Amino acid sequence: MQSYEHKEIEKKWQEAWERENIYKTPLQSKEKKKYYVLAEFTYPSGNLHVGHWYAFTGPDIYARYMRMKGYNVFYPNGYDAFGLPAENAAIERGLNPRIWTRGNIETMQKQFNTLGASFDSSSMLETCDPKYYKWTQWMFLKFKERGFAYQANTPVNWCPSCKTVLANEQVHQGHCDRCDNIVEQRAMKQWMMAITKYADKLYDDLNNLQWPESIKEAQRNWIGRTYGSRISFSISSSTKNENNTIDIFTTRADTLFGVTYIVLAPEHPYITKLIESNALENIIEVREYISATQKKSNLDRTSNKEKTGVQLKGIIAINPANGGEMSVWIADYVLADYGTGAVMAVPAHDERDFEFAKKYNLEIKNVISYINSSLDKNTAMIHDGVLVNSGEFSGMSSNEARTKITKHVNGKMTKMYRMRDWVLSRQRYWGTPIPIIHCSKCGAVSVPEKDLPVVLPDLDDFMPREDGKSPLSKATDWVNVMCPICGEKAERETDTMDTFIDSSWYFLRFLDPNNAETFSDKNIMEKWMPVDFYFGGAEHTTMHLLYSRFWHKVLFDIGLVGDNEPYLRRINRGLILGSDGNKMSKSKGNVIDPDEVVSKLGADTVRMYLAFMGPYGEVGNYPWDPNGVVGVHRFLERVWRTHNILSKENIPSTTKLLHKTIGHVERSITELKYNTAISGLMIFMNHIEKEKSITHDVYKTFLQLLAPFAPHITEELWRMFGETTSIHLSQWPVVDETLLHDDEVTIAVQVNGKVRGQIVVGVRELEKNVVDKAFNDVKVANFLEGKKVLKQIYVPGKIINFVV
RNA sequence: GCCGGGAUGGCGGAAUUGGCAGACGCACACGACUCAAAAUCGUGCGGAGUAAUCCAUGGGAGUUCGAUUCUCCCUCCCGGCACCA
Repeated sequence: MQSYEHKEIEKKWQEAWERENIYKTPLQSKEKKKYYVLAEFTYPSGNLHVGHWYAFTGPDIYARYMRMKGYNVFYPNGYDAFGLPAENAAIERGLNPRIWTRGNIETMQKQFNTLGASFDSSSMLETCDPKYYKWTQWMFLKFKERGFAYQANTPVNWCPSCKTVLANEQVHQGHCDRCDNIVEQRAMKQWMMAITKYADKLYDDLNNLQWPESIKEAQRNWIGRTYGSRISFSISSSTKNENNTIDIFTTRADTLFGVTYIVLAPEHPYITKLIESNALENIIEVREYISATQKKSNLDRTSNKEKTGVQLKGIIAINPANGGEMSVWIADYVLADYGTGAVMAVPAHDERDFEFAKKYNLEIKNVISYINSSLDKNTAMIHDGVLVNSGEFSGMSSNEARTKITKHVNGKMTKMYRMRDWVLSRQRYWGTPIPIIHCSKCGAVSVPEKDLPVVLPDLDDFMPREDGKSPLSKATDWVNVMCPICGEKAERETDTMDTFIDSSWYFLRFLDPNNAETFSDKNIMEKWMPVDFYFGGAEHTTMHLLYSRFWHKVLFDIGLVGDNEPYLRRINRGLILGSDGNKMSKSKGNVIDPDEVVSKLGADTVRMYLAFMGPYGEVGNYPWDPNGVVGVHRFLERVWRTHNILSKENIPSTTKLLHKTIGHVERSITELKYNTAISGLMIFMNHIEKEKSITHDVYKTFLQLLAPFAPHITEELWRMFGETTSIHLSQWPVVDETLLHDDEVTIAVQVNGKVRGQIVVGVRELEKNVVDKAFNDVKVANFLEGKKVLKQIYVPGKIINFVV
């Protein structure tokens, strides 16, 4: 018979599957239980690389397995087509981003076809398609109606290289997530999403999700919920008759008696008021400090931990606990946008306050004593203990005192979040236009629903600008419109949306990508949501994964979707590294081109190899081993050759191993241990080669087990046996439990916990007989000679241990 | 600093969750086939030792008849957060 011609076989079946439409999901069908497998959709960056193969074969194996298990599986694919990198790449090449993106999608679509993935191709969508972003805009307006989308003048992250603002999530250690440049702070009026309103829901509902603990924990860290107290300090001026209060947030209300000064962030709004009312004696000094702070980037501000500050001379604060008078300062170690932008300083029990107090010679008052002497002397100061010098609260534990003291000074127990609202405006061309018209009379007016979508105009010059204005502002024909309310001259909003908004709801549109009446059919969503299994990359943990949960929760509260969480199970895959163990990069010259390997060894081989490298669900990073791929290819060739040794006669040991293998492969797939599933298949194959015989039925069952991993070769062989429907639509084999039963079992014999021999015994053999047999084993006998057995432990089917 | 996850042969990784550590694959060595090479097949392959045997799952203690698995301490690596009050 002919040899394994992967090229021919793969092309043939890819075309046939498409023609026969075998992966089209009957979304309306009620016969089978639904299962929605989602892989993060693709950014059309140019070419499919190994990472794409890895990202899509993992979920594909799962989808194929679930389909064979009898589920109605939906596994869609599309393109996250708007965005900065595409725009940057287009600029570099002097192309319009639309053309650049179009070309990439076409190339990548062709490459996707070679992967042998079981996508439902009718679900295809692109976020840059007006048919899609019409609904992105529609949702934005719904969010705005309810106050979740709002405009605010706030300090924002500005990337001087990408020339746009960024959300906090898109800044890492002070650097732009896209281009790695240092991010500046600018005060700009921007559209924001009130994600902090959902902080508690986002935090608490994590408990209901089947997600790896590491992902949940990363989101909790990002949300950063802290419990504490909000306490008011009254402020008075020594010269003016000026009285006011400043609210602070603290987790350590128990240390209130130890507060010796108050610090405000330089941006605190009260300072402007003080300057205006001329209440300060050192206005010039204060102004200088504020402008010096403004010049610093956040990175400067946080990386230089040397404390600086200026006293607000002319005002004092009163400690509400004991009436003591204290100085008030501004210092840039206090952040304007966390808590209330003001802190009470307890230098005796806070390292930062301590440092500041030392530098400016401020009082340090100890109010906590530590019973736990095991604490390090240097860090003990910040721990809980027992109150001293705290009036009636002296002697109380920190924990108890926190609530009691807060109550005593009319404070409030409250919580704070590290997460900030999501800045969604982008001063870039290639994104969904924000559907707003600015009217000098009516303000920011929503574009009426009938006028949606606001189509992104074609521009010749879409270069980003230094001045913080969007390139769209140059499209004057497009910008100048009538106000939908008053009919006067007005201007369109020229910023576009963060692409993370586009991707916050795409999985809903997959279900109904061509609907012109609504963003997705309600009945279909009801049946298919939430997503059962979401596969993606770790980089989205505190970005897309958080944003889309927020988005979905709002849709749920508005009544547009029926679930408050979009994804039940989630997994972050690892990274495929170059052969040298480094991240693949052109500069290192260690990039593996999947197309090359596929043409040489075939898609089935590449898929199998990727699955075989290690467990899929853990963020393991696996180096690509060119020899390893060849090893997997060898295996497939052996599978192919096996059709030459078909026989009529069944070997009992083969049947038994087959059923063991069914169970093993099944368990491994559900646990995403594709590597052990494949090793099980290899073990079975090794057995067949040794026996040099296999029956049709056993071979076919084996092919079914292999089918999710190597869909083409298995289909070819399956049909060779006269099957007329696809192996991928066949029923997953059922384990015959009665065959798994062993009559005899090999158990280890231990002496003092060390293995000294092996014996074969009947499964239900009496302990007495097993002991006899063990004693008669020559090697064991050697170790028992002249010794007295004190105790014996017999675990049936596993082990017998003699303690001597 | 806080939180989460890790560490097993030359390499990727197995180990039914407390019961024979190193499955499966790669690499390597030897052998068969070949004029030769490749491919293929066979054998071996954690370390030491001729062997019996001993030592080995990052290091140290502990629990246990028995620990890669559980507990405590330490080292290192990866990831998240971080002047967040």
